[in-house]
This record gives sequence, C-alpha cells and structure tokens, in this order.
Amino acid sequence: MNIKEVAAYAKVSVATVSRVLNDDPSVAPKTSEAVRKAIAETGYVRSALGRNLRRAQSDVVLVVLPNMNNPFYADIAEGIDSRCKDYGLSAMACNTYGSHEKLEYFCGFIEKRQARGVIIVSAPWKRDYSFLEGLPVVGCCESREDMPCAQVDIDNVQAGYDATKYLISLGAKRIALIGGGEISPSNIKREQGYRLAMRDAGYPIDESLVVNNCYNYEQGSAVAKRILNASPDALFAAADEIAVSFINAAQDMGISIPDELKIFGFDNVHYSTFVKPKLSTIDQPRYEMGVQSVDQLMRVLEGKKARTVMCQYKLIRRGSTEKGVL
Amino acid sequence: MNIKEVAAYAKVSVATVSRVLNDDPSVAPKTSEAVRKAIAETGYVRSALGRNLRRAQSDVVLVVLPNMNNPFYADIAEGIDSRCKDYGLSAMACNTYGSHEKLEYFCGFIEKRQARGVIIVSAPWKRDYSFLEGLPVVGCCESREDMPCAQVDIDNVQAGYDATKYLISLGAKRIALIGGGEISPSNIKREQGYRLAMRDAGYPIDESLVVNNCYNYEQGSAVAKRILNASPDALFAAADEIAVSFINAAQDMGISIPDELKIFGFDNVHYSTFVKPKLSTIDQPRYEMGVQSVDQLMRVLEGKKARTVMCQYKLIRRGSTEKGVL
DNA sequence: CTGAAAGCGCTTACAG
DNA sequence: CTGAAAGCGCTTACAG
Repeated sequence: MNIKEVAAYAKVSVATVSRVLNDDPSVAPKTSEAVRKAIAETGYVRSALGRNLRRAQSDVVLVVLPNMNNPFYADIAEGIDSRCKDYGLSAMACNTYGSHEKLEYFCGFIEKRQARGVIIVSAPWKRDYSFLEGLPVVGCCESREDMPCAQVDIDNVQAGYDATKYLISLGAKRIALIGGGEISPSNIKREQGYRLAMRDAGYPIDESLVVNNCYNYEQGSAVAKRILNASPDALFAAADEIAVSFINAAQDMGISIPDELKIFGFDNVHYSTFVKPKLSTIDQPRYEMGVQSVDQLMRVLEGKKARTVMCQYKLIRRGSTEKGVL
Repeated sequence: MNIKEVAAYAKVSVATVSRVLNDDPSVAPKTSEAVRKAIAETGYVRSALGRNLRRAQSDVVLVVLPNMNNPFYADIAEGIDSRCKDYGLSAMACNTYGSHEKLEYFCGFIEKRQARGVIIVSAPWKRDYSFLEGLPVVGCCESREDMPCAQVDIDNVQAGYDATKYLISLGAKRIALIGGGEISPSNIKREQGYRLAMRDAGYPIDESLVVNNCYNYEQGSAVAKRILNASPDALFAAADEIAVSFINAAQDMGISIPDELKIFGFDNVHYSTFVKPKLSTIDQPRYEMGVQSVDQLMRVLEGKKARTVMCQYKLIRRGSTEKGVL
C-alpha cells in the first residue's frame, strides 16, 4: 500500500493525501476527512524512506556509546530519548565496544542520510577525531580538546579536587588514587584534581598509592592487597565499581571502614548503595546531560552556535567515609 | 555530492557508478578503478535513503528493550550486534520504558520501511500483541503464548524448579519466594517451578513467605524484615538485585548466610559477585540468546519457518548457599 | 482548495 | 561491458 493507492481509494490526488499526512491546513475539512478515512480503512503507513529522501533528512538521532553494561549510560540515554521526543526525533543507541572504526561507521550514517545527527557518549579514547569536523555531532562525557564539536560534561578536575579535599577535611593524609584508563580524559582530569588538592593541603603524594588502568571489579581486587598493605588512610577511585572492590578487599583484610580507611567512588551507580557501608561518591546529572546533549545538537542542526556545557555534579556523603551518615 | 555528480566527475553513467558501488563484476577493471578514484577524490558517500527506497528495504534491525539500566540486556545486545554484522545489518537499540505505545511505535518502523525487522527484548507485560502478526519480529526473554512470533528464551519453569530443588537438596524446607511482576511471564513461570519443586519434595508452602511485585533493591529491603521474621531457611528471588537486598537485610538482623539462611538469585548480573557472600544464581546464556534472536529473525525475513528457541541456562553455586564455595 | 508534474538519489532490467 | 530510462514513495512549488 503506497500513497498512490490511498489516493485512488480516496479519489483524490497523491498531493492531497500528502497534504493531509502533513496536516496542511489548506486542505478542505471534508476532503481531509475522506482521506483520513481511506488511510484508516486501507491501513496505509507512510514510507519514511520516500519522505526522508524527498525532504533530505532523517528523523533519527544516533546515540553512540561504548556498550550497555554500564548503567551510568542508561540515565543519559533516558534524557536523550525524552528530549528527542520533544523535537519529534527518535533516538537509537549503537554500541562501539570501544572501537574507533565503529564510531566512524556510525557517524557515517549522517552522510548516508540515515541519521540527522549523532551524540557520542564517552568516545573511545585514542585516535583522531578530526573526521567529526562539520558534522552534526555532540559529545557527552569524556570531553576532550581535540574533538571538533560541542560537548557536555562535568568539570572532572574540580570533581577530583572536591573529592580529595573532602577526604582531607575528614583527616585523611595518605590518600590512594585508583584510576581508570590512563588515556581517558575524565580519568586524567580527576587525577589532576586529586594532585592539586593534595598539593594545596601540603601533603606529599606517595606514588606507590597511585594506580591507573584499573577498569573493573576484578582489576580492583587484583591490586587491592598491595595498595592496602601500603596503609593509605583514604582512597579515591575513579569509578564506583573499583571502590566497591576495595571496600570488599579492605574488609577481608580486617581494615575498618571508615575508621581506618575512607573510600570514595565516582558516578553514583545504583549498586553503590547495595554495599556496606554505602559508598560516598560523585553524582553526575546524567539525565540532564542527555537533555543538554540533544539541545546542543539541535543548535548545530539549526545553524546556531553550539557550545560546550559544563554541568553541576554533587558530592554524595555516605558511610564509606563518615560514620553515622546514611 | 550525489551519484550523478560522481558519474560526471568520472565521465561514466550513473548506472556504472552504481554498479561499482555494488561490486558488480561486469564492470571493466579499468572503469571500476576510475570510478573508485572519483569516489575517493570527491568524498562521495552513497545515500542509504535513495538506495533503500529503490531496493525497498533497510539494513537496520531495531532492538527494542525496556531500558538500559539492566546490564542483563548488554550481553544480549552484544550477541545481536555481532550476529547482525555477519548479515550486513546494523543493530540499533530503542527503549520503551515499559510503554506498550512505544513498542508499537518502534515496530511501526518496519512498515515505515526504516527497519528491516525488530527484536523485542523483554516485552512490556500487558496488552495485546496481535499487532505483531505477520511482521518480521522476534521476541527475546519474557516469552509468552500470545505473542505471534518466534521467541528465544530459557525454560523458566524448569529453572525455578532447579533452583528450588537445589535449595531443598541443601536441607532447606521453608523456602521463601520473592518474585517480580505478577504479570511478567518469566516471573510466573519461575514461581510455577518453585511450587512444583516444593510439592515434589512434599513440603508445604507457607504463603506468608511468598511475595510478588518486588522489582528493585528498595522494594526488597522494604519487605525483607517481615519475611525474615517469619524465619525461612532459604530464599529464592526472581532477580539478583532483590536477592542482594535480602543478603544485606539478613546480615543487619544478624542472620548468618548460608548457615541459617540460603539465598538464591536470578540472572547472574556482574554485581552478584560484589556482595559477600557471593550470590548463587541462574545464569542465562545472554550473548547466545542475542545471536539466536537474529538467526530466527533472518529466517522470518527469508520466508523460512522461524521457531521458538529454548536456550540452556546454568545454575551457579556460590557462597550465599554453600559454605566454602567460591 | 486541488491536481499535474518535477525531482529527491538511487538500482536494475533492457538494449546495444 | 556500458548507458538511457523507468521507477521506488514521497513532497512541494506552480498553476488554476
């Protein structure tokens, strides 16, 4: 069933059917009604292919993200979904699994006219991003200088600084840092913040307490013993999952939290409250960051100047750093 | 830049450019080379819109799922991604947030010609699924009789039976059941399996130990005290998140696990090993289920008979049910 | 208020 | 081996 058949069924021209489909007010009420009746009776569904080809634009926004394992992305996606709907667009998520080739492949959907724009959530960490130049693309999280597009993020240097300063305010002096990928922009910034705060407090950093390239629970557990044996009095992990691995490792070693060791994470994922004590962490406004990403993408699409947006994070105090706190 | 301009640039017809684009072997090597050069020099990217309209098909498979919060879906998505690639298709994920309207909306992409087919992961729980009749759609998880399409799932009745029987084999007699949605097909089946196993063992079910509509950690925590005060000797939760909430609640009440209470979950999500003791659970072959879903979808698209596939699950024994087990 | 016609960017039988 | 032409399903100026 195509528009021509519906037109014949309703005894009008295809132009008229098209006008009804597009709510053109110039169509006479009676004609419009007849066409709607024909559409209903035939079960006709307009082909987006014909329409999009003719209008030279798609109504799909691609959300390109590393994978769906991290629930951190879920709220961002929800913000994107919601705001896209406001603009009459549909968001669809594609996984790169960290592959730069896949990122390029999905961005290619713009040029192939299958997507109106792309929101890149936590871009893979290496490589050249110059191919994004001029494309309707917005980055969300893992913002970086060499990405030629508007980006949405939090101030990770400040967040790392705040977290460390908070631990210091609780009396910590020997603070371990367990970081993620050495080339991850956010990780680099969080470490910068950590180092600034330690310097400002006048505390030396014991480099044996600093570890990087620690991505998941298993890797955290693997280095935990060595770090904990060096007796830090606090620990700042660049991800909640790592922090949780240290909570467990510390408890196995009979180290009491938060008395002997304060542990601080990052991201406030839902299971950060499943552990005991509950994890203190940084909460990023994930949903809002998704919304902002769409807004900036729309600015690009409308030819307006898009800008890089820094969102407000929250420091969440819980039992892993303070006794008696929820 | 369109195919016409490339043709002019290469001094050939658009037909020839199209043939080169489609690797038609009838094109003379020299001509082909010249066209490829033109494409490279002009930076031409073929419009998928024109191509898809002409060929009357899209190369996108929509993966419709409730949300991205549950890492359970991540592995399914990865299996789908991987298998789609084998078929030259691109998988894109869309969230319904449990809305039946959104499910219908996304399935509409098939009729709008924007998607070749749809894989519905964990369909929303109520309503009429007859609109799927005849569409190239496959269901994955939460399989149901009234869904007129091929489906991929595990045998949830048997899994519930096995889990319960396993707890019984460890000496449990008063086994609590904490279920999810009362109208979720998988939940209903797991409870069936539980009841069958209890009956086969000749143990009565204390209905005060059976709870449903318990979806998340908070809801688990909310009912935990009442259930635990009724002193079950084991507990089967229809989701790991619920099981974890009970591990924590039991420990708060001074109940020792697994000695006084054995706890069993479902799904083997990654944080089921973050807790202490580690959680015994049922592991579904998520990746494989994703792969199978694509295979069945391809059968539908090729006009072959697709079938409903039951995958093998694994019962994972850990410390929440047995002392000394990893 | 409505219709005939051009055209979006491709692919593919058909003819040569 | 290559090109001219039709046509996929729409939208939209243009004419009336």
